[in-house]
Amino acid sequence: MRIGELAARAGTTPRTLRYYESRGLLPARRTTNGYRTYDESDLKLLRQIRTLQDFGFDLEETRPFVECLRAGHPEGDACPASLQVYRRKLDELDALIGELRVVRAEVGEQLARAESARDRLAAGAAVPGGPEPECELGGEPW
Amino acid sequence: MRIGELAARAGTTPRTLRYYESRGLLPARRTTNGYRTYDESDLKLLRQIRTLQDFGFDLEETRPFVECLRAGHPEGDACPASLQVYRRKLDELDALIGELRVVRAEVGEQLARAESARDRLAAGAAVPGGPEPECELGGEPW
DNA sequence: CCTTTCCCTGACGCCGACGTCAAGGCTTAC
DNA sequence: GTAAGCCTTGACGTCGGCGTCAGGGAAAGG
Repeated sequence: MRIGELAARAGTTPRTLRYYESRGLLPARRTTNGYRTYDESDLKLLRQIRTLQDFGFDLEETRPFVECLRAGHPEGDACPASLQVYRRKLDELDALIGELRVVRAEVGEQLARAESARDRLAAGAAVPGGPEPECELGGEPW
Repeated sequence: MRIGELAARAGTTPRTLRYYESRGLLPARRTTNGYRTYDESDLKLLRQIRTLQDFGFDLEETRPFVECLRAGHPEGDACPASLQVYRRKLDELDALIGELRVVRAEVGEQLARAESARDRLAAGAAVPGGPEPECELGGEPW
């Protein structure tokens, strides 16, 4: 099959396949007129790449899986190098999720603090000295 | 103070401050010779920006906080627009963390599946027909 | 024959937040 | 005087994964 069909069957675009080829990830045979031509095994490789990409793996990280498939294994993760990538990714994910949870907690605290400060200010308003700094305050009651 | 000093006091670089200025976030006065000059209030604005950046806010999201401070509020999050940014960020963080947890679980499953497949293959090896597809298999015992 | 639709290569665009280099001016210290 | 160390603007580089356009061949259908 040609590039357009393969791309369609994998839910991607010809441009993407050419890009993968330029990275040495998905080389293509050529017909006499120079058109790229692919077979079912290429579709399998491509789907492996796409699945990992959807998981957030970057292209280089998919390489071991692709090479593993090309080496004849029925699964891209049958090789130790692929398992290593899995493990590294798990560590990265755990670290990232941990950081994001910390950030989430901190932002949540800031919001709570700012809201209670606003409420205290609103409660005691129209009492003290002069007018406050004028924001877009006084709009909708959030 | 001049740009180098302000940058140092905020733990960043002159280039960064010029960038913020180009984005209209941190305008600077000028001395007669054309040098940018800043005061303590600029340091406060800058620290507000940096804090939010550390939380993963992008520059545009820090703008309401900066404008709030410039409007005279003692805190950058004293204005409704800032609170809205907090809330949006919390939603984004929750969504992102949720997605990452799903991915983490799926990758974890893939790893477990691949490892058990490998173990089953290792256990029954040297028994069946021909040689297996040859990876870097046979290296260290992962 | 003509049009449409595919294909090719090459090259620039994009996004965000700057880093880095070039070429030059001001100030300060020795 | 001159070297060091600050400052100025302008412009290009970075990273990843493509999108998009330009300019031109090739195949398929009427």
